[in-house]
Amino acid sequence: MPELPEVRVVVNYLNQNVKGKVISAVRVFYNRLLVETSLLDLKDKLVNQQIEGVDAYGKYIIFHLTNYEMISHLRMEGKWIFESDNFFSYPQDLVEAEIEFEHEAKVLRYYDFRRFGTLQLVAKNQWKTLPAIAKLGYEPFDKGASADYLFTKVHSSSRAIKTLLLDQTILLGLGNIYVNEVLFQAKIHPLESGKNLTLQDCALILQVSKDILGKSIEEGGTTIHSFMVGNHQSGHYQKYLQVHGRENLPCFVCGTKIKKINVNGRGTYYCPWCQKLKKI
DNA sequence: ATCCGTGTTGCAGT
DNA sequence: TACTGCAACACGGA
Repeated sequence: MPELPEVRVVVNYLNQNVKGKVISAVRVFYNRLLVETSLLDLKDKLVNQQIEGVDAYGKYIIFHLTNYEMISHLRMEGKWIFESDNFFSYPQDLVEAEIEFEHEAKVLRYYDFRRFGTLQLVAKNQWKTLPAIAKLGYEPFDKGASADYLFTKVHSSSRAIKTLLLDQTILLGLGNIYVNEVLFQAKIHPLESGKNLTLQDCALILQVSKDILGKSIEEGGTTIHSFMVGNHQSGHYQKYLQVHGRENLPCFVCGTKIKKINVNGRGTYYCPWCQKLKKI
């Protein structure tokens, strides 16, 4: 699921289902899920904690508890599901953690198809000091994400703009799918060197990013590898994808075949007619 | 069978 | 030192 819109959708789901509930038991079935957090600590500390609310920070999910923050990153395939104790939305052996609440028959389960996701418990109000989080850049919706800010970060680099936009220390929340979409809509070639971008290009990238991410949040995110019938978290933005996953299909704007290349190990889709390298 | 992938990190090379 | 590329993590699907 997880780029910024998908994480927002999960956070809304968590707030609707478990906000205000008090944890009564915790079980972990895959210890590598935990980062800098011992299993004993997790169990000891989580019991009797109330979930005061859940927030998103880029692709991170922040559970605000009475005395702690619990930081969840879904990576590629992680899923939080609130479901009946005896009903499993996904294969039971994919459950990595399970949280029970007082006066509540349903349980909150963390499933992970690829076991890449992480969970970390941090003392209250300390989570922004975690090194991995402290270094992150601005979300496109943040006031700090101005054209000047992006231009400063980008114009001194010779890296491909595709790579720069995936770098979460510059902008926060864009992943591979949405970067492909943003660059198509901004008509910028994914391999364009950061130093060739103008201030106007940066302003356009930010505007398009907000448009695309906002629309996707409205649509419930993008669901690509959804194999689950009745998955209540599936989104609809995949209907709006212009280039991602459309290799050799005609561009919706000009009809040219969409090209797929590899940029730093990530599948990269673009229209060779609409997105030309600058002649500099 | 081999390659690919919604993400991030840590290591190695320049 | 700073920047960059890439393997690694794990596992199902094409």
